[in-house]
Amino acid sequence: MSTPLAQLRATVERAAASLRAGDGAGPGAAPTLERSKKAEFGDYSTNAALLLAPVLGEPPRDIAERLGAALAEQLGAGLERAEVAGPGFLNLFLSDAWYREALGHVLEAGEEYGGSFAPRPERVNVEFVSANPTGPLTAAGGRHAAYGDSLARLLEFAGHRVEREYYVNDHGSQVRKLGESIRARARGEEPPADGYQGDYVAELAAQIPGAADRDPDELARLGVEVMLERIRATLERFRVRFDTWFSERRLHEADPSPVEEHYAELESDGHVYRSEGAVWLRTSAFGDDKDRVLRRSTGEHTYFAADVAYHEDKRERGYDRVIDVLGADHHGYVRRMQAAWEALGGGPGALELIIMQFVNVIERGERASMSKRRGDFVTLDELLDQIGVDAARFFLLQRSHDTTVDLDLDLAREQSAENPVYYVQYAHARIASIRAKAGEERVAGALAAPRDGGRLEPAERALILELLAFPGEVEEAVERRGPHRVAAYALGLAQQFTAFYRDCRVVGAEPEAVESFRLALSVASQRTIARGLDLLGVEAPESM
RNA sequence: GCGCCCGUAGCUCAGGGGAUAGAGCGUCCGCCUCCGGAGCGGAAGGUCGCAGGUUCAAAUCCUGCCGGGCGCGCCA
Repeated sequence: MSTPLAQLRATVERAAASLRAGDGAGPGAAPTLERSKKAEFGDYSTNAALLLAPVLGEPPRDIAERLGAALAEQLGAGLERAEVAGPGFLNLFLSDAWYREALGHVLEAGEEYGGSFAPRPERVNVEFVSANPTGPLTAAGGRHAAYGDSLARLLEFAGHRVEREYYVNDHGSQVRKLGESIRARARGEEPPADGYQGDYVAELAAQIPGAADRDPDELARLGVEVMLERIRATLERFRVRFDTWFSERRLHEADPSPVEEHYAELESDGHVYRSEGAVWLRTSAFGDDKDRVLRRSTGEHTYFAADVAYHEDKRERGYDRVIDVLGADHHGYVRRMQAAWEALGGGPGALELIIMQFVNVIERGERASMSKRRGDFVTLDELLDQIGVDAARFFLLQRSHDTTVDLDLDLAREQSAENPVYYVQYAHARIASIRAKAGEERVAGALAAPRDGGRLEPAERALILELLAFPGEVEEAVERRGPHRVAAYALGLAQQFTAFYRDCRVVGAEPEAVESFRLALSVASQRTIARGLDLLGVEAPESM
């Protein structure tokens, strides 16, 4: 569905193209159409003339002048006037009629406003969190959970089919260490030096009958089971639900195991060779710095071998796109995984690895260690106990995934009441209250009423402009894999609504057409706020 | 040494070729006859790490430095 802004953009591009008919040059850069920063610069401005100047060999301001005339013709009553400014910008002043019609488009789109824009819907797998089940989820895990889930929501809203997946590292030395640590605790001993020191290990030991005399591998399995259940419960509480929990162990079971099977396949393709007693994958043929070992000379598979098999499994499942959300400590892994993916025959662009930067938890002015082994970390559950799901999700999603964030627990506690999320929710609840006051009959009437009438107030125009920006913001958020843009947008929209509420009486405004218009505008705002919050996994309450 | 991310207001961070660089929190000064004060208005606060370069135009792109985080295993 074409949005009002998309239509305006298309009109500008058409007008620009009409100025250069037959010059034979390529299309060149698309002109910008952005909201003007100042009222005196109009509603939107475009740099089209600046871009055309070198092509046409004329002064940009002259071109802007002609562009303005062309636009006046195409937009008719929608355009109040166009002004040439600065080096050759064209500032567009749109009429109230244009605004009213634009709001009409927003309302027509209804709940789905801003969505379903993907030109080609894809089947997408998003793998995230995937924290080792050797301890509870930490605050950092929370960031991954919030990010991955919100990204999935965005992709779904765009029109894709998304599966959320958690890769369970329930195999290997870390898991074994958990087993050993449990047994040590059960026997009243200290865990091994490189084992897990956290209090939860002792709890596990107490929970498992006869732990002192059990085999570490068995204890590991039981411990992982309990931890996974806890992780699942925490994620559930955080409103994150996975479609698939993929067990690494599965890749090592049976004979031949999936791991072995897959590199037998790779070997027949010539991507695998033996050297120094080890089995190597020729990742260097696909852009990696060096080849990587799949099976050590000791006969054991590397972690990487399991990951290759895991990705082969994903590839066989036939997704159009596979996204892995990884921690910053795995960025060295990106290239080799991409290389392996291509060796497996995956499309070069189909695997996407997103690196999340760290969360530093600050407590009492000091950076808290987040070492899972030492058991010295802040759990996601603790964070949720202290600030709640909405505040935590909003806080963690406000920052771009590629910037390290400092989470000051004391500040978070203090500011949980000042968290911007409540401001946004408050605006939503306030609109619910306005609707209740007006009565749903009048609201329904307002949505059906023709949107004409007198001059629009500046706050009304500003709010409509904000609403019109939503589809572009969402699209940008999807393209850049940046849910934080949605958080920023939601806050801005709530602010614009609040300014409108301050300046414009809604219920009881005279004449009736004005009330009706403002009710409709309020409904559009409420829906858009609700959608923004939903994309972040945050609730949109009717009252608070 | 090499690679990735970051350096923007007191703090936490947006902005990633366009005009006078923004938000939240904090600070200061005002505002409750009015649809929800979890609010509103105003103010102070910036050499966008530094230096070059590209461009009509650079916080944004390129190069080099400085500072911080994280990687660079036949570990996971």
